[in-house]
Amino acid sequence: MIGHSAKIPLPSLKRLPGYVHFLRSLKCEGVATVSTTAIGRALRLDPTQVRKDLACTGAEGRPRVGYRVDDLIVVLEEFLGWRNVSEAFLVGAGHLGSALLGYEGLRNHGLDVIAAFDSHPAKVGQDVHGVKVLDIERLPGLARRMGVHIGVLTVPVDAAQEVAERMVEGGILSIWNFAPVSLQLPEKIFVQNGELYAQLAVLLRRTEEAVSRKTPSTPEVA
Amino acid sequence: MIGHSAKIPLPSLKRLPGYVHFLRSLKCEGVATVSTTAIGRALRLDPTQVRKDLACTGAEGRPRVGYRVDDLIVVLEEFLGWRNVSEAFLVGAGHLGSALLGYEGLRNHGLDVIAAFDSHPAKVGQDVHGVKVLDIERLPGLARRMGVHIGVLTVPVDAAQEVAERMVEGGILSIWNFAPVSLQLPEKIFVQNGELYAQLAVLLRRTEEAVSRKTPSTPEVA
DNA sequence: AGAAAAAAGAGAAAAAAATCTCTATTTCCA
DNA sequence: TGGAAATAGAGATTTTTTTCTCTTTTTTCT
Repeated sequence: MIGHSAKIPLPSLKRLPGYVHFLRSLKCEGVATVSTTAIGRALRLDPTQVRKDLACTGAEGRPRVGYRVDDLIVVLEEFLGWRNVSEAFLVGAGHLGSALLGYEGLRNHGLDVIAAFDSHPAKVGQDVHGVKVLDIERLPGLARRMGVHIGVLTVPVDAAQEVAERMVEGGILSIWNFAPVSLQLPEKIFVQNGELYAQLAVLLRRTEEAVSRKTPSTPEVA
Repeated sequence: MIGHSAKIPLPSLKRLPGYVHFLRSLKCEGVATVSTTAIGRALRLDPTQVRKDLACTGAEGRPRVGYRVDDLIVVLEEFLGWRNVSEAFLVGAGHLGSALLGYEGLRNHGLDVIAAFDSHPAKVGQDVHGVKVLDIERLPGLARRMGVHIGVLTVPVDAAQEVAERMVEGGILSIWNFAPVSLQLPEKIFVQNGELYAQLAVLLRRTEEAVSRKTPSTPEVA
């Protein structure tokens, strides 16, 4: 169950994990309270924006003091659904897939990958970072029987659409898709794309801008 | 050099890679022209929005016909800087780092990781997917000497800040940061966060919404 | 050839998000 | 005890992004 079922703007929701990370580090340092001014400085965000984001989660602060770090962490983790993790299946035990399986982080962030699947016979039966790799054929049945609603998709592009359909067949409701394709699935299925390439695009552009600032070579010939 | 140095909205820029992926698949099927209506249908976007995005890149279409697939791919790849890849260094040859190194995709998306670095003696000297792993100490010098401006950061949280500073020391201008911390660096350095957890947050929330739609159990007791 | 359909492109409108302004509260300090 | 400073929180404004509307162009069909 996810807390405070109210409507939150998508950009706000995306910023929340960053707040939790920062707050956890504060807690480690023994800091008791924090202001949105301080959070904003650390995360390079406008304090008002931070305040608005926090307000969406139901958190409350006190003037002149700020928010209690401990309480705020709890409220945010509750809101994000990190306090009772959701079970997920992962398909594609390749490089990226294994990396995600080995990523302890996920479990602290609300996601528990309880089984992996692959079509490659050599991989089936293996144990990747403590998670059993099963034959992809078994996915629909197991997903339905175990009530798993989340699928992580780390297969090559060519296989992505087909695997996604198997997931849907098994009652999966949301897919975290790391393949660079737009999956064609029923309207009701939520697909979160990995956006690796979107991020890379932004990175390259910004870099290019920075480089050409340093080297103003092209003098804009008219 | 990146094409059409004009200003493009960030959301538009992020959508461009998706267009290229779709266009490439069309090209494989031998499709010669495509309309924004068709692109929108495939990627679940408003056709007008697709048109606006494409306009930013300088692409031109023809009424009643659409855009020439071949030309559009070239224009977009040019705009994204995918035609002459940028060199990058990666630090942290752990699970995620190796996964990225093994990811052929990056080179087709404008990024060429030419060397990896790690502080762990056991990893230094190894060869991960064809990329040599060097001692982190050598990064600043090599970056400066080779004119590398992009750094990919896949180290554990605790090391992230320190490694990022070494990168900056070596003249790195942009960092792709996969550690869940907000790096404190000079203003001019661009940091693109991996946003894994931001995506996960959205995924979990949407899933929760979908599940509670199916099971309207909590009748909102007043 | 002329009418109809499909789509680009430009501009306007609407929606969403970020930022700014102001007020009220709380704490610290003199 | 009173004033000053810092900050939450609410509301207004601005900016950005998305969506809608209309016009023009091109192609196809009769």
